Amino acid sequence: MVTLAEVARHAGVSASTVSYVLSGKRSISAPTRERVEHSIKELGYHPNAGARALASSRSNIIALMVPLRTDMYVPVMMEIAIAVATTARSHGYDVLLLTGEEGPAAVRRVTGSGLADAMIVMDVELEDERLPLLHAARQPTVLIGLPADTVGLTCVDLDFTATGALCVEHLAALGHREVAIVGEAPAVYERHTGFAERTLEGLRRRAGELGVRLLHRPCQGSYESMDGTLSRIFDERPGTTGFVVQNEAAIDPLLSLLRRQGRAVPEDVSVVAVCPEQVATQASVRLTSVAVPAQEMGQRAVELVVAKLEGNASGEQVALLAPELTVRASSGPAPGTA
Amino acid sequence: MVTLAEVARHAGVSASTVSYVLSGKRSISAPTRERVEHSIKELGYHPNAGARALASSRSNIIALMVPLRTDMYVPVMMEIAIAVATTARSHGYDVLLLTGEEGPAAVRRVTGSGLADAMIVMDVELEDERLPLLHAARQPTVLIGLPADTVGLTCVDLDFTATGALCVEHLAALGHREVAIVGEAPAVYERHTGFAERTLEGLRRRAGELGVRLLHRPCQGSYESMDGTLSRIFDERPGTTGFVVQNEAAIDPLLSLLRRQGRAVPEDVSVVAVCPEQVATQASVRLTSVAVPAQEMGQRAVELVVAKLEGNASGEQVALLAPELTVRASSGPAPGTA
DNA sequence: AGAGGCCATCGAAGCGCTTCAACACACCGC
DNA sequence: GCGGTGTGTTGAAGCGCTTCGATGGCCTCT
Repeated sequence: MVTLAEVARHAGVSASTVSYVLSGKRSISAPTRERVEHSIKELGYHPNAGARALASSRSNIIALMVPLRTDMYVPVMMEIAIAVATTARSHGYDVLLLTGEEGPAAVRRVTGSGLADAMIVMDVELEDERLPLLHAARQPTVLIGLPADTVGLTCVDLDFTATGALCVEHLAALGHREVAIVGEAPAVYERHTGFAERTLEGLRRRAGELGVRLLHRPCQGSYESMDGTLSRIFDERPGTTGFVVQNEAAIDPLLSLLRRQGRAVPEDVSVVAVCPEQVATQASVRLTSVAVPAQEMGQRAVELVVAKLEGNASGEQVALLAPELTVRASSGPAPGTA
Repeated sequence: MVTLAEVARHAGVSASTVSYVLSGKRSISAPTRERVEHSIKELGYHPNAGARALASSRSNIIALMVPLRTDMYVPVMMEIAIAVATTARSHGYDVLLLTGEEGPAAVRRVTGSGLADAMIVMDVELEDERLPLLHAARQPTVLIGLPADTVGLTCVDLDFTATGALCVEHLAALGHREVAIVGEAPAVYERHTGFAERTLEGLRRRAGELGVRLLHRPCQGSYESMDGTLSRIFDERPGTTGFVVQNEAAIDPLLSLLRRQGRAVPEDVSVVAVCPEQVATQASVRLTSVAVPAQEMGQRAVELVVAKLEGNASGEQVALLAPELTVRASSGPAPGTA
């Protein structure tokens, strides 16, 4: 294990000089810097993370709390996590992966031990039990998702209320008057996960304004549950011509079942999905959809957290990404429309 | 920030005593221990991770390298990652998330800086460029996946060769003589990812032994690419009655397209999938499948790595999990079989 | 030419913990 | 009552780095 002291000796300078070359916190003359850098390379020196953390009380690690629930659509989580890790690296930070399992205890452990300099918390519930602890922690925190009360917090999320509204608007403009919402699994609503409830709220409000009748049914996403859900929808509202799907796992089953029932998309029914682009373009029908910008969310979260760490903190703020609806092949004029 | 010294003062003992209470490395009398523990609780003490790492040269962190490729089926990765994080925690370790992006440099950085005590590497290629570095590192390493040469390495993986064989056996036993393999995306083969090639090898060898004709076609997994792949399969081998699907993204498209073409599953064609249980049970037909035990792989990897760290190293070893085929509703006797 | 300023570098003091050697004490058997 | 054995506790020496204040050389200004 090569140490800074050895590098210093090899380069014929003091330890502090090497340190300053490394950190750039003081100016070092070009020849000295080069000599030091050369020694570093030659000896294969890597600063010891522990010593660094101890001396500087900065670990250069960002903790990322991901849920370990399985009722959330996982690819989105993974995409966010990867984006977080990648973006963090580009800012010189590493990412510590914390699962939801430990719950609030994890927050305490990490903030207490100085393991991480900051936290990014995913899958936030409206009344999340981790929030009080995060408030108390001296570490900067960014939430991916929106709790009920955002006072003093920094959050990043897709504007799900606007997303819901956008979906209804699109369908309404095409003449659809009876729209069914294929929602997330019931457990997601029971937990009061913000994005699910907000989407619903957006859908309902705009639907009210536009005179669209809405029917919301949670759905597990399996083929079987989708089958049941679909039957009940058409039983209750035989005139349904529009679908909004929020649960990505339900997309394939829905399309498949509609086809099997002889309902053509988009001639007989239109489908609008809220899902990552990839899902929308790879389904059996290219889906009109509002993209969930997983990558961007992860990236923004890191940028906000890094800004806080570097002191360019813009304090409390909520970054709500504007939804964008892309029209593809799954939506068209309601049957019987001029 | 409460320090160990403050705890010691509060409890009226020396710092080393507190340290020994914490680590249990020396016996401490019950009364003293209780006094110390009480002080710890009362002051809300958390040991500083950096100081600990520096003094003990152990960070209690395990690095996990995940690929950031998008051509791998992501949910499996996520499942493994979560299992790794959870299992690691239960052994007192945290997990550092490294993306493949940095490549070999990440290995050097982590082993060099003592950031992590050990590494778990996912998505290993047959001739992985990280292998030489891992060999050289003094940190214990466990691979999830099997490179070509495993000398001196510890690996965990599903026995994909046996998996392939098992799939053919099942179909052969049902009387199928012409079987098509819907493989992973071409890029996966080009990269020489072990699991894809081994499965294929297992399939081919056993097919040869059993007199089954095999046709292998890589497939992106999108609906469109599956459509093309399927047409070509039936063009070349109209008599195909069995399918083995390795690419999980291709499962839904395949079932959907077969149905659309009027081919009933399992009456006309049988389908065997290699995928997580959840996928197999949630598809439109309950799939006969060989489960990819993502959780177990993550767990085993951590256990092996921890064993190495604690010195119960059993040295070089390859833990190949035996595949298990579960018969469900997607496979049946070949048409025309007695 | 001397005061003042700036730049590059150095020395030393920690950061909070672990761990080793050493010590104090009680207890045993003879 | 003395050496031996063992248990519980302590002091002190670092672990490898950052950072602050100090130092010395050189340049500029008057």
